[in-house]
Amino acid sequence: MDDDWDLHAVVRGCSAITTPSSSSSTAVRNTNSAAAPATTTTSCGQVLSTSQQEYGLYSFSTYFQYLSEPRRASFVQELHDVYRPFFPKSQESSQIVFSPQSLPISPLSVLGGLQDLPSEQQQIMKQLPQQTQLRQNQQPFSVANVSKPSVSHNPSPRSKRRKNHLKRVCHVPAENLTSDMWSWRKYGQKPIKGSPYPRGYYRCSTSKGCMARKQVERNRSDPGMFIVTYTGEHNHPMPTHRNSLAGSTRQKPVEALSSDGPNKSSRSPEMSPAASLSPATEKLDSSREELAEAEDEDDDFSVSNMALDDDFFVGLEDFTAPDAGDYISGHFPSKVEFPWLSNSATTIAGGG
DNA sequence: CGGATTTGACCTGCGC
DNA sequence: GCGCAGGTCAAATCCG
Repeated sequence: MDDDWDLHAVVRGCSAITTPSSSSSTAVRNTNSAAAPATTTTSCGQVLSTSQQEYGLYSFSTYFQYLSEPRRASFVQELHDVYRPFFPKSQESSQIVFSPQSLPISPLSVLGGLQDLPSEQQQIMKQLPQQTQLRQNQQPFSVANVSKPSVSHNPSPRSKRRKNHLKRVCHVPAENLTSDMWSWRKYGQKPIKGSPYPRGYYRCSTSKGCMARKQVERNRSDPGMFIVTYTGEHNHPMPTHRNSLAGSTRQKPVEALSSDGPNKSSRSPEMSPAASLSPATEKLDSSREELAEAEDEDDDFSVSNMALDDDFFVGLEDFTAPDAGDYISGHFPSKVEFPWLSNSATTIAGGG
């Protein structure tokens, strides 16, 4: 795994998707046309997708340096858009919130670096702390303030199958299927009507009670792309090491996916359970993401209403250690560890 | 031996 | 109500 995470790679990921999208690219969900010009709408999701997979840890100064680049301001909006499903309901309509309480770095501290930006970019960036101040009482990422909705999980998941389940669909190039910090266990495969490729069904194997599921299917119009559909949500932190629980996970090359469906004469799984994007990745990959269902519908499975048990929050605290205390108290460490990135960093650090 | 994968059967939602 | 298609289960099997 490439461990030379840097801004170049971020830009690299960005530039890669500024080119005309391939035929396989799905309609970009652009709900922020006003804040995000169409020319940059697709950029940030891909940027984060790439960086998240390759680089576990951001230097926050680097991160904001990136944000300070021309045309990057829309990133903030996009980031918010991506994470909106994970905000408490009351904040879904809000803009991205960078509050001193919610981020381990003051937005003000980066504005000094905006002097070289075009005035409009400075203006955009300077709006951040203003929005921040308006929402200082809203701490979307503050563990302490995240409300824990009443548990409404149906004990029998089959009872409401295919009904009002929030699905998150992302299109993933084959090469991106190889990094997933979650461990998945395949529990089924079905041929799909109209598609020459079967669909694999995976569930999270990290935690027994985890409701996270994903479906992986090759894009019929572009075999180089995979359609990964995530359903449910992890109720546990990301495993410390990839497939930590699945010590004997069989990882097969993605190319093993037969175009004529499952190979029944020999054991050749069409794809590795680990060979897919993590939901965390997918959350960031807004450029390829579509919400299969309107988030504001009466959805008993909406993420924002997900029951988050104590383990979940414990896990979050683990992710931010050892700076978690500073994180919460409003002090600003030199680095920020995104929960969805930290595991990758761990993997890198551990030589995983 | 424990965990992952395969795969046919079964169940359920949805459209007609 | 019926049939189809999708989603899940679970036994068998494989693999490290």
